Amino acid sequence: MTKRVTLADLADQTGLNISTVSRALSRPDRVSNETRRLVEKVASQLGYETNVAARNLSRGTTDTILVLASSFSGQAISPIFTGILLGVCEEAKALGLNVMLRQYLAQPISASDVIRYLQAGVADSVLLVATEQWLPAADRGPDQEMLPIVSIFNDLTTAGLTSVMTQEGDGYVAIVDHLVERGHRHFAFVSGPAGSGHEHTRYNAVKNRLSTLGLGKKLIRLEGGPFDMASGTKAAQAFLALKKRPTAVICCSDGLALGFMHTILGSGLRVPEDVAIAGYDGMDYTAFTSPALTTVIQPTLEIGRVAVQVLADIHNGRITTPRLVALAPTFVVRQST
Amino acid sequence: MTKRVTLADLADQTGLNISTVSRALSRPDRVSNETRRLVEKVASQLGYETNVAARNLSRGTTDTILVLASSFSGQAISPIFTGILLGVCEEAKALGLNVMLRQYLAQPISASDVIRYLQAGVADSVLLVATEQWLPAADRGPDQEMLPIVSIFNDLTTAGLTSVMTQEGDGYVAIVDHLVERGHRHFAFVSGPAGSGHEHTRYNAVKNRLSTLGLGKKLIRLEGGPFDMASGTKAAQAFLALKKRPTAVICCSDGLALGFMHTILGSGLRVPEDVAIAGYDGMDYTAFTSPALTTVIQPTLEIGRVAVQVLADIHNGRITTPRLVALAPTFVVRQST
DNA sequence: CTGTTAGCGCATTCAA
DNA sequence: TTGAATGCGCTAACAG
Repeated sequence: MTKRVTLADLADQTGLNISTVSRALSRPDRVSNETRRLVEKVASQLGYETNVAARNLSRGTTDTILVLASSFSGQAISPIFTGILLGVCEEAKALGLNVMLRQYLAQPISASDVIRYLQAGVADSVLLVATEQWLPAADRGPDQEMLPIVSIFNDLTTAGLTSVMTQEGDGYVAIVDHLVERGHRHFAFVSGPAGSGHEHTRYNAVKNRLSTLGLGKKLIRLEGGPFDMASGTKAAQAFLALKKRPTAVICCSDGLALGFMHTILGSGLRVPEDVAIAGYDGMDYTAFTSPALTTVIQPTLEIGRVAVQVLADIHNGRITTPRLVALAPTFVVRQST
Repeated sequence: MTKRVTLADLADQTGLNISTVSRALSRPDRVSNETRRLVEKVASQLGYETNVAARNLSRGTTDTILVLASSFSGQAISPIFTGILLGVCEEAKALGLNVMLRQYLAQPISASDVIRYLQAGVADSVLLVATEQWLPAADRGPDQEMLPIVSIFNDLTTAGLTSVMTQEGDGYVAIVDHLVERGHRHFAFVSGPAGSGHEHTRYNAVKNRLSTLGLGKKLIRLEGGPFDMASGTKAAQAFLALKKRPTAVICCSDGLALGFMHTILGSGLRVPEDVAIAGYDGMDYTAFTSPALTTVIQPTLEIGRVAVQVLADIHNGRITTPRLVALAPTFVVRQST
């Protein structure tokens, strides 16, 4: 890497002052056309690249977003994570921002951790992905200054964080309506991890919709556990042991649905003839299982993009108060129902 | 975020000099126990966090790894990417390094791009994930200084880059042997994207193994395309149109295998009775499809970890010449064969 | 529109 | 072991 080319070198070469060169590069409009062109020419000639550490130190900002992924290893979020991350990266690139990634496995993330990062100048803003637990900073008084932090996938508005996620209720309402229309009257809900906010929201959506339709008592709940496939098989075994089995099974995730269906099919039952199964998330594979899974597609890419936009809005003061941004999911009917 | 606490503040509070405070924090052993303890106490009291921009500028390093993901959106690498990224993050955390992420969709990455990042001080080293094309810097003479760049998943040693990947041949040899042992004598290989290095390597591994077993002429090739499921269905249609169909199908990825199997099952053929199908990659879902897919599991997490270790080794001069690090995959037999 | 002057916060010489 | 001084490379006031 030969040696480092600095503004001073460009100043020497062009005969201009360092500050002029700096301006020509960062604020081309505040400089004469002539010097701008000269500087640009010499800069590319010498292969000048502005040193980010120096820029950051001088400006006091970093132009980077820190992504804190909670259960990024757990099967829970992992498959969805890719889409979100892609959206985040794309939007960040569009806005000229960097993306820094850090994982927090199974540990709760506390506000003070995040504030520490912010303070250290690691990043200007933080994206919390799939963070169930958020411990607000105890020592922060009511100084209403809003932190540049956005939660993805979990509604943390009550903790003062703007959140971006899918309108989950809508998806489950669509599933219920579809199954009822297909003639189903007995339902099972395969639950996600106990205590999960998603779990809670989703189960309630199903429950409430069924109640509205006068079928509130026709729903049982099967314990799944984590959002993964193995938990789905466990729930399926419980299902098979039932004396009177529901005809329609609504799962808290595609992973659960796949594991569930695998076991059901293995037992000799037919899907959807004997049991209709619906998933949730919209994983790629759902369209290619046999039978293909009915599911609800989450707009992961869009969620990632929007989260970054929201962060930018907070950063430049266009958003000053916590809010919930909920995007619409897409319901797709396939062979499993 | 109240205001920024700096070394100067600690110096004031402790009555020590800034440089002493700095030393106490970064080189505790070069300072008396007394001052060390004093500084630590006051630092935590005031909530001091060292400013990374300043440290980076002063030291001339960044302690961060830049991850450049190539086709990270394409279905190709995406599912595997999660595992790798997790491994990278874990190891990076263990070594006290940051991870910065950037995507390069469908664009070839050139050495000069990477060198630019390095020069700008965005990162100290670079991890290329799934980079098929690598254009060496034309202007770099034979200055044998090795760049802190590692390629993951693609063997770029010929271009002078140390590479970390799976020993792909082994996996396909295992598949072939298994199928032959099961009595199969006619094979099809569902290919990945044309021109892909993986595609080439994998097909050859199959071809060569069959030749060794005297079955070299019993292999046909079905064009798949990208590593995704849709391409698998396309290949399956071609397969179904064949007059004389092979009894065993070896796919270039799990996605292809899933799409292929979906279509095959939909046509009324049975798996594995009529057609045996094997995938490659070890995606989670393969264990829960019906029938479950025989496949080869890539040690993605391990690959990520090792790549970071290798980067560290290059960085501190323990590795000075390009090499290929190939990890062993795991073959798993399931219902589809 | 351009040059001068000061820092940004820290690490690291060199003396003491 | 500690203190004083210098510089990392760039940006941003402030004059001119």
